[in-house]
Amino acid sequence: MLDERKLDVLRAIVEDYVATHEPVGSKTLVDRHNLGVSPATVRNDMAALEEEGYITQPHTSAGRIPTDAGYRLFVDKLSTVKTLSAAEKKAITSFLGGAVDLDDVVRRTVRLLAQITRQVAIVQYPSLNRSSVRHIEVVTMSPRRLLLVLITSNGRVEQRIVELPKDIDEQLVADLRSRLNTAMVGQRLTEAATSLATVADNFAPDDRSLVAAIVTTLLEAFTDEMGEQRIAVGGAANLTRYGDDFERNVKPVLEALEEHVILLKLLGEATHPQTLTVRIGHENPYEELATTSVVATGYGSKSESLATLGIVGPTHMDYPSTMGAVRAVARYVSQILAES
Amino acid sequence: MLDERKLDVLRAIVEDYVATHEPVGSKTLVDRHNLGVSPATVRNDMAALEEEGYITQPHTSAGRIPTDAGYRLFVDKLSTVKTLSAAEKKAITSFLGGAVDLDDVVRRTVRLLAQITRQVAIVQYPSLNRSSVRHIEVVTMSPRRLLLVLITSNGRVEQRIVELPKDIDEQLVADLRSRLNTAMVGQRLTEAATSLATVADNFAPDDRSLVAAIVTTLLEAFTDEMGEQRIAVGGAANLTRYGDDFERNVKPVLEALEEHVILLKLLGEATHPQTLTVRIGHENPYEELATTSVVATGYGSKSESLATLGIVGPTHMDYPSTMGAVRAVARYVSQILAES
DNA sequence: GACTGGCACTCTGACTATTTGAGTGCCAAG
DNA sequence: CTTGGCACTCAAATAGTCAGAGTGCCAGTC
Repeated sequence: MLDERKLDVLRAIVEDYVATHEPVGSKTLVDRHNLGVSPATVRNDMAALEEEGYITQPHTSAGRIPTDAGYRLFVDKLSTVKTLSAAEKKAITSFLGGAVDLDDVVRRTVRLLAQITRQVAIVQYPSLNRSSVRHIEVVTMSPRRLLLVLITSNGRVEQRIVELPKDIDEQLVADLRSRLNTAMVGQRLTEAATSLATVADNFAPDDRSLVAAIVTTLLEAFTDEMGEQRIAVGGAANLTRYGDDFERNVKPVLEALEEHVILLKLLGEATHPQTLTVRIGHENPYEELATTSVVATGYGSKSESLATLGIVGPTHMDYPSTMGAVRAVARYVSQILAES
Repeated sequence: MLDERKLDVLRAIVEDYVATHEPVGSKTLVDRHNLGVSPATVRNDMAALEEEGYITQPHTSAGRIPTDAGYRLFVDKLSTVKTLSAAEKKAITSFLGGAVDLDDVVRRTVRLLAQITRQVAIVQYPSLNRSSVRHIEVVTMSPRRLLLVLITSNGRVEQRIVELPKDIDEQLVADLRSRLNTAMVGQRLTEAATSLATVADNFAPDDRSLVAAIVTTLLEAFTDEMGEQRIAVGGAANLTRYGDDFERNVKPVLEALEEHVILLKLLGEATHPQTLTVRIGHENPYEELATTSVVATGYGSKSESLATLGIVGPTHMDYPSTMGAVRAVARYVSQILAES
């Protein structure tokens, strides 16, 4: 049905269209790629490819452009992910290596990704479900006010102020601090909630009301910390290269970038760092983003991924290079994170 | 030179142009605003206004559009800042009131500002130069590794890990913790640096090397915290309403939004919350943003401002409404911040 | 002296051919 | 199966025309 040469033709069409952004005709195709056959032959193949739904004509008697299905086939079968040059790799490590903390890593990653793919970059902050309690601090601000600070293993800090129903003495605060820490440090956030309950039970009945208030707030901090899915976005200026149909191509993307919930859905589930998810045009869950593709992958550590990063760009992007860049960046970020 | 009526004409031109985005001619002007004179008269006035440089013609025999100078005069003399409706005010307070912490306040503010002005909103995080140390925590992670946590009065947290040259015992850690806190809590960040030095001097010579390492890192955290000028941006999707000259109007703004240093310069020095800074077109420091205006103001507390917030939009924006919105949001944010 | 109606003039933008050329599909021959 | 040839199609570019909004200026009026 689709012999080798037809696939070659499809590959050539995709590559050409990606490069020029103009419908590609049989003649130009033979000129640019040396296919070793005549335009007429290519035309026949094109007709077949169109029949199968891989390419389409914007209007009768113009060249062909790939359909989403065409890109899909190209990505799955016809292309190999491009590896970066040594210089690029070096640039990545040195750039990411300069980061001072988690936030900085994420910020740099977004920037980097946007720069090398020349697309809009999205990086989800590492999820904390897998992270554990590093330290809990209780600070007395006044007899009726405490500051709780929760520090997690991957360097995030959550803080809360508790208003107490009655005065608390320093003795109890110290006691609480040490008990909380011995009970919780090292625990996963997900498990920590349950151990929290047992801590409360070991206090004198008089102190229960105070401890309860504190525990409640701390619990809140835990769940907030786990639930929050922060996202960083960058490279919006690259949208200007989308082409001219502003209203249709650029606007929806800009709007999506404001809605982090949407972005999370777009990125999808975090996959293994080696596995790239590519969502082409209508394949992604938003109607308005039908002219947009997403290339994403998980990152975090060798074996399991903590979060997702990726880029958003026009369907007619250069998939091999983009995929290579996304994969490379994900790897290096994982590496940096593993080290710290 | 410019009598009352000429100014009326200028005002009418600005208002009309802002509403329609189309050059406005003498006839349309008298039709829409009841100026009580004939088109011919208006034409004479227009000629005078053009002579003075307040309006200009895109090409011979088209209507007039205001120049930057025209907008300037309009903003300074011809318009009054619009106050928000009661409903809007209420919406603002309730929206901002729902914030749980400083970051959330900022995020909400950006969103809100973008929404009501329908422009790109920029909010600088409150500067910490005026903030003070609330608490310093020292946590032992291993005998050679400490975690330092600096908590400031306005709720920011800075943390650092210190690798020690030799093992440290729990005794010293506790000692250090209490001394650091007694010495520093309540101090301004700016002053804290000096008191830090004196703390170090009071330790036994044996411990000096350890303490020195810690103090150095802490100092770093201080300066980082003070120096860092974070910024939040939102409402980029509103750029789609800029008009059609994409390359010239939208692209430079998108690019500027990525460069926080540029944004800081654009926002300018934080002014008193009551005082609005308006920078029109070429008045702002970037050549590429010559078709762009900035409306900004300080916020933070009644008397002094901690940081700046504002919006960026096309020169032909609705200044009275925008200025009103910016001022109102700044006030309410200040209020919220003062309460917490 | 300031305002107005009238008039000739200008220029853009919209509209309508007209043309050009890249590209197609199909067919008959190699 | 491939290819050259040919008639056909349609978008985009070019050119020409026209209407209308707007201007500047002048002479007359209040």
